[in-house]
Amino acid sequence: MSPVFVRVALDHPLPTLFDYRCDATEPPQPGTLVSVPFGRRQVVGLVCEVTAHSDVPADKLRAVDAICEACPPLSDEWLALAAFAADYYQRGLGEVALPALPQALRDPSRWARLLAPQERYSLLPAGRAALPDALPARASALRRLAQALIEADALLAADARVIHPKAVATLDAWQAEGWVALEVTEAAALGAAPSVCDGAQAVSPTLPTLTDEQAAAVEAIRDADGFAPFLLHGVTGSGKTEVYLRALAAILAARPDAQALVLVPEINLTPQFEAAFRARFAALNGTSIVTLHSGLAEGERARNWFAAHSGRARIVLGTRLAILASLPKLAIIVVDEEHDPAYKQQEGLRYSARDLAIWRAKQLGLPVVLGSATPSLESWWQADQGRYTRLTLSRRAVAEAVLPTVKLIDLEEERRRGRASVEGLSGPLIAALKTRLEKGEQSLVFLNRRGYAPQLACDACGWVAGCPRCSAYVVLHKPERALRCHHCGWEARIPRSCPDCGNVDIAPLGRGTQRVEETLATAVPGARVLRIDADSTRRKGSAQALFSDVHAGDVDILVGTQMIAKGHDFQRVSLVGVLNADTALFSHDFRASERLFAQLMQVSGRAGRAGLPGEVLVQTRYPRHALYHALARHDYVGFANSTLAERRDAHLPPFVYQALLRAEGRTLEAALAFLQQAAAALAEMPSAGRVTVYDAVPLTIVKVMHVHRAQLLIESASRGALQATLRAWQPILRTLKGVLRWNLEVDPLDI
DNA sequence: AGCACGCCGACT
DNA sequence: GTCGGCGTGCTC
Repeated sequence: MSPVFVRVALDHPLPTLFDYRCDATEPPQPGTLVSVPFGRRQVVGLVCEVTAHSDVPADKLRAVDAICEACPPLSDEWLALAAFAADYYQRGLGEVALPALPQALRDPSRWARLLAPQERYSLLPAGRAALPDALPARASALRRLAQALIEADALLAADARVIHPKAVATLDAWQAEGWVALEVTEAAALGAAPSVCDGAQAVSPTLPTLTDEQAAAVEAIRDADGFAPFLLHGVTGSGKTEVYLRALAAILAARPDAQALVLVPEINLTPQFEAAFRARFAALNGTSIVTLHSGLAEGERARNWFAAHSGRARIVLGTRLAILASLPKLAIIVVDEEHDPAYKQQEGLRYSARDLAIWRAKQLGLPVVLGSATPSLESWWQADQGRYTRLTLSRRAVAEAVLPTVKLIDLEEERRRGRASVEGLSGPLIAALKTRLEKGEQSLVFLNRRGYAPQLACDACGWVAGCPRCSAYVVLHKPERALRCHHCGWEARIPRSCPDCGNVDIAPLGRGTQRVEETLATAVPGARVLRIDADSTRRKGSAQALFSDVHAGDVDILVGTQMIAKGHDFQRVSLVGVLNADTALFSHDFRASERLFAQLMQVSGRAGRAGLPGEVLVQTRYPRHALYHALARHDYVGFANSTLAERRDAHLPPFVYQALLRAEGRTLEAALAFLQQAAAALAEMPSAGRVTVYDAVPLTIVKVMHVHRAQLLIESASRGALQATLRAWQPILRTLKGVLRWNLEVDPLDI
């Protein structure tokens, strides 16, 4: 019998495959996971090819140690997706493929357990009554175990062991007490039924009546043949979700094994979205829905991944990482809020889940729906070109809901007329907030800056509190009585006096959400003010609790960052105030205004959802700015067209393709020197004529955690030329010396 | 990326 | 005399 070799991708920066001998009687298929020795370590690799010979010298070849039985081979389509992503984003195949798999698959010692039946302890009523109090107060591990059990109602033995190594003995004792019941369920890799819809009790499927536009959109998606990209442009409240639900229902009903992938930017912020899917599909036919996002516990994520990989899950609802899930029967992809920057991964493999969704749909010949009230200019341009089919929902679906009135409050004018403002809140805004309070309606105040004040400064000498590790000011956080660096997390107590000159009059400069919260409490007497931002929701699940206070009506004014703009339909909100939006108008980042417009449109959409007349008040120094005018007219199309025209004139995306080479070094000089060498090498390359290389420049925040950062922008009117150049450039970059880290980013969002 | 080897400064 | 700093080189 001739020897068999496998070519294996490893999670490793070298873009090559590694050859191994395979002595197993039955050689693995491509797409199989194997455990192989690599240097001094044992690692998991993905078999990409099975061949009869290898170019690697026989004395270097080592043998595959084990083949993963728990995971049936990944399909050729999935391998092609990973290969495309690796190629496009200039990474090794293994660096793309392996991190996309559940953690347990990447550790051979855990493979066996994936196939073993799982022991599941569920809490019985007697246990619920007795448990927390029956334990000694100081038995903290036992208490944690009980807590986990009470919260989740049930606990897998494997998960319990993570809490405490001897947890299973304890659970067995509790079983003897009659507090918990033990059941044996299917293995994670086999069948542990993906949590079928919680909404099993969901009542009659009274479906809302579709508007003409919705019906037309559903029909177009349902009847699509082959690769069919749709741009579903619908104002907030126009019922995009209903279009997704109907289109999915039609496609899933047509083929009993078909799977759907639905991407959302941030699953924790869109519980209503998830609930809508669960309720609808439970009511229809008990379709199994699983979620995939980074907030899931590792075990649950693995179970859900297997449910997708095996085809048991009919609908996968997830964040950007779900675009790399294995979905053998994929039939439609939906990308909700497709413009959201969260679809772009900002570390490691810097992929765009939206762009990969398009590729995946094209590869498989499927419909893909990109939905947004404010599509990305990239997608809008594709639709202009006729490459995507535009579907428009121009009216709010709930008949009595009308678009809110947008008014601009001219801060210069207010000042000139000597009208009173309190800590940055103008008179008209405060008056409007008071009116809503009197009427028992709710208000949102949107401000994209967390903390109390972005700077702490000395009046006497001009000192400003800065981070010792970063080239950035530190933000004053009043509740925590701390200065905090938003770039590296560094924290310090608030100094009593200026460390430079000793002056005690050091004062916060500018405003963040905490300061606005404080101001509102006095400026609008009697109002119950709640702040929601990354700080107030740091604890897991606390965002949910805070939002439900708003829904319950226990809050009059909600202050927050863009978090409050997403996902939640607040029925009693009739006023939205926008503070401090101007900074984005004149940013060096050419995408800042696009993002601002999207955010303001989104937050404006929170006003007046349930028949209350909505009003949006934007405080600005530039009331004549075109962006605000477009906002006031709810005119996305006008904004998009004029911004696209500017982009075309300025040779910016989507009219050119860009990539960034970033370097990090101990000194800025080292980083810049590396980039200059890199640029010189690029100029020597044959393709140099088709790409433009800009000067190496320091990043806006040059230093983070004592590391200095600089970047080099490369662009081309041809995506192919840019790709080819990057591919040829990388081996040269690897030969450049210098103790520093670098990475390439294709299609960067922030420049 | 890991994880070795390797060759120079401050410690028992 | 060693412990350990991180420079550089390799991994089928």
